[in-house]
Amino acid sequence: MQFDILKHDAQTSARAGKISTAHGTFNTPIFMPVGTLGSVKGVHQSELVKDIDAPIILGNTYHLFLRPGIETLQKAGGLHKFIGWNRSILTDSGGYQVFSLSDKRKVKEEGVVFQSHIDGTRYTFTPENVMDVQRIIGADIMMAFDECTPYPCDIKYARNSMELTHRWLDRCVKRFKETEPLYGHEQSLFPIVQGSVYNDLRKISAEKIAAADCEGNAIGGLSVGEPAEMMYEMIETVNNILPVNKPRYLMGVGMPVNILEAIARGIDMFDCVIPTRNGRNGMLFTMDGIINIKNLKWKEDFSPIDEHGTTHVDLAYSKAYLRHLIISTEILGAQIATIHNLGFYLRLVRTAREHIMNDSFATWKNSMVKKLATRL
RNA sequence: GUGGUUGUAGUUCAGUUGGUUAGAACGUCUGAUUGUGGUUCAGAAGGUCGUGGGUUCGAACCCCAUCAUCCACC
Repeated sequence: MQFDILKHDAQTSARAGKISTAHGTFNTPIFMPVGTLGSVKGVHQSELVKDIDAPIILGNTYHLFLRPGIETLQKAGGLHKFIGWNRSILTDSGGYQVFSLSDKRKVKEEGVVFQSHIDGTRYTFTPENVMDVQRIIGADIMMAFDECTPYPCDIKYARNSMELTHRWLDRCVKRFKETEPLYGHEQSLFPIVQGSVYNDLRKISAEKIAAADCEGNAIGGLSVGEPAEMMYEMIETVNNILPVNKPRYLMGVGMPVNILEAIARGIDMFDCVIPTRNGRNGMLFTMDGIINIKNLKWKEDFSPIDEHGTTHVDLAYSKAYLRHLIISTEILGAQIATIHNLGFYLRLVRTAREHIMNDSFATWKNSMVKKLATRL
């Protein structure tokens, strides 16, 4: 993997860059649509390319491990071939799922014992086997196995958890170096900063993660319920320590406003379920603000979904029709809303990048922050 | 026409021997949702208890009439 910074913003810590993987080159900052099970829910791969122009999507180790399973993925020749996607893929390690889905999980030094949410079968994830699974998936970017602490979380728990994540990182790196890609293309490993909302812990963690000297770095354990200001403070603390010349990935973020604020603080990569999951439930994002398409006020609004939108659904269908589809839980409603929202998110980061390149990012961001949070 | 059944929220239904402000589910309306279980959670609005009388301190509940409904029989 290659990362080049083309431009540093003069007034903020924002940067415009370029990442190259074995499956293509793309600009940063970037938003990566979430495709947990090898599918961005409701969106064809062709639409991701033509309409949304997403150069990289996420897969999830936990979910893919349970279904279809590593044997099938290996026989398929990896996830790219399995799903017909020749652009980049990043896989989350499953640390977050173990924290969010499994109430009966047991975190031990060796790894995590958890039960499948599908059939209750007991499995153990270790740093080693999570690396092995991501080798089999064949993601361009693999994530280290971490423990994502909840919020609130007392400092003692946060410290112990962070230290465990650090020990797991050493094991991840070791396994990563001992193993080879299976399908002839290069793979990278990103470690993850933890430390909850404690500046002291975040500093320690960022130093540990920087010292691992991987090709890119991630910040985890945020956007789990803490106030946004606290999240921004943690990003600043961490980004003061993480190397400038490597991509920084803020995991699980967020609302459009969060993304702009994080870009201003030096983040290059994002993923989040909001444009997809909230889209399926009627939340639409526009440059003028947020629409809850289920609201009665749109019932007879026959104007286009987004007259400034760039995807084919934006002008093709009316708000009233989309409202009808979402309220009736028609599959097409979820598809249209998702395509619109992902189109918006990718356009948002592309526009942010243009402003970084043109030295107009700070003023543009400040004007957008108010607009984007408006409820229409 | 005769005998019976059932009428309670937009819909389907609870509602104790008559006892404070008549409940639920779904639907509707409003929020929430941040490294995805095609969700989930929270809140709100909405009823002259078919109608009119009567009994009673007090009626969705008991009595009479009437209207509607469905069933059976002529």
